[in-house]
Amino acid sequence: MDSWDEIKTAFHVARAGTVSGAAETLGVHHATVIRHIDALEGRLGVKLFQRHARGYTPTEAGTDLLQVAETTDDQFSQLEGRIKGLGQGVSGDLVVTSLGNLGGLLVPVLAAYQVENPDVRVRFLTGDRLFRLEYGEAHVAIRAGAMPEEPDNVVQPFVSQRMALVASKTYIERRGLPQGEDDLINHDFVGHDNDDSRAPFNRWLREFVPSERILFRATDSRVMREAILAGAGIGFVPGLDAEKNDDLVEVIGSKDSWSAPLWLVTHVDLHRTAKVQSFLSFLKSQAEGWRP
Amino acid sequence: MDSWDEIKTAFHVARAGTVSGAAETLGVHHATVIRHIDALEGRLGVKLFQRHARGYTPTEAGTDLLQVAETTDDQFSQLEGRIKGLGQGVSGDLVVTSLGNLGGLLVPVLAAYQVENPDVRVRFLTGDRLFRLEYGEAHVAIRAGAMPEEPDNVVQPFVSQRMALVASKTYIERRGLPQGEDDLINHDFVGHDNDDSRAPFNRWLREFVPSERILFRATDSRVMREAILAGAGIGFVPGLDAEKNDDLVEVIGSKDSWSAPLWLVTHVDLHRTAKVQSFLSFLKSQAEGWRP
DNA sequence: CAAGAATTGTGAAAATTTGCACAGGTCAAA
DNA sequence: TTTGACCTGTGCAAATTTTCACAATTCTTG
Repeated sequence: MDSWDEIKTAFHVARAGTVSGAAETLGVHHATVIRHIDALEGRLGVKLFQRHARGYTPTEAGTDLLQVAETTDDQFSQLEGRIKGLGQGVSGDLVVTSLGNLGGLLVPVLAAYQVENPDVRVRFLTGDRLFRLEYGEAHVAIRAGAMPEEPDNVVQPFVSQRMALVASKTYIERRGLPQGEDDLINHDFVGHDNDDSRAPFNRWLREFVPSERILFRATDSRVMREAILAGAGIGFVPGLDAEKNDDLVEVIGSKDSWSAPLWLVTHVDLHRTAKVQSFLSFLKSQAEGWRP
Repeated sequence: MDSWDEIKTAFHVARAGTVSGAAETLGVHHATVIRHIDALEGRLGVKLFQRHARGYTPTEAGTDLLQVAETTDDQFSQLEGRIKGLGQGVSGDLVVTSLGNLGGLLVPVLAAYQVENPDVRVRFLTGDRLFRLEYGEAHVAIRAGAMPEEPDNVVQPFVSQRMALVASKTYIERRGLPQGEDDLINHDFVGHDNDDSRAPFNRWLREFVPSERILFRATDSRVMREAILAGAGIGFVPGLDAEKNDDLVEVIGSKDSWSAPLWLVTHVDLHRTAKVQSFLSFLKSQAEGWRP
């Protein structure tokens, strides 16, 4: 059964009863239809139709083929409907991925989006490893830091996440509140273990604070946040975390240079789909209320 | 869903995971596969696969297509098996047609054939009108008289049916047995109503017997046979009928020139099929015992 | 009975599809 | 790091397919 198109042709011939009729509904020349049938019969070694001047009447094999092809035609048109609907409507899975520390920011938005679009199932994938868009692991990724420049990905700027330099109340009770920027070098810090981190606030930290004063180091931002809450030292948390958590006190005012830009990244193949577009626009509209 | 071949290509890509792999199993160049996918996606307006350097990963639409095409592929290969089996094996309907008067000759053969091939259902169509092979109404026709010369039909000689000139015993009691050929003109005859009949025994009858002496005329041979049995006159019946029926007496010996040749006719499209061939050879083997 | 409409069938030209060669990329292992 | 294997993607030539034009036949209809 090499050529499905020939089966399709035979199907239309069996339904129409004539080569000419099938050719018309198929939108091809009748000679094409004849040759398709001849080729199919030749390959099968069985006559599918009985030829006469009034048209083609299917043999037993022909009627058998007719029935099979009929259901196939049905299934294909249903498939087409589903696929086209899939492209336009918003349903199925929506897979969003980001680094774990952005969860607090995104989860409320994702939940709200799911409520507005009950047909979608939201899957929010966070983890140490970067989920890769090019393998179809996610529809949308929210990335932080330098603008991603992978090919095949369409990148657009999102919000800038304000970073706050905070300490817990227990730390402040123990060590006191720093008196201005210059006093910072006398304090203990919680920071990223990787000295190469290119996040702007990490660079600032490396510049203003001696490496020896970063006494608690971690690679996971949530771990760092827990360490700060536990009073291990002063460190950076996202602005929203600082505002929500009464136990965290901003030791000095936020600087614009700390803020890490966030990026919305989608794979070029999926970027134009209605589902992705709908989510992106929802995300942006929600984000407008974030800048205080 | 214009092109079923493109769906087939997409199906193999989804299963193989790579364009190259699909191209190899399909036996085409990988460029062809790429273009098929591009065309299909373009027509659907939806991405079926996510392209990356390691291959093609199906999207939601792609996996949907994969499932549908998988069942289609199954059904087509099953169909292929059925059709090829149909061509080789002997099953299904075997439709045989002839004029009604040959029924007595053929029915025992057909019954024996059915017993030998339990998978076939024998349909013996007789009637006034000629069932036509070119419309697929029958697989095999047994024709009498002049060699049929319709195009697209393959004709082969069968047996020659001996014709007997008979009268019933009641007729002989009433009118006596004719004394040789010359005495025939003094008797009554049962004959065909159509003076143009080209059957050899009818021509002989027209030649030796004045038209006025054919007192009972009919168009159906079975009617004529009944008339002869009822004593209406002398007439022709098939040789086997004369032998089997004790009430019929041959008034003069059979002449070879009376015998009507029988022809086996099949449509050229069906002639080579195993079913038709099997029936034809069976028919011929049975017929060898017919010539006494 | 004859004319007309509809059908199948076939050789040659046109158009489309396919194959080829090569470029460019990614990944894994040496 | 470099090499090799394997993948996708694209311009161009070759091959196949489709179309066109016409012939031949059959059935219908006036």
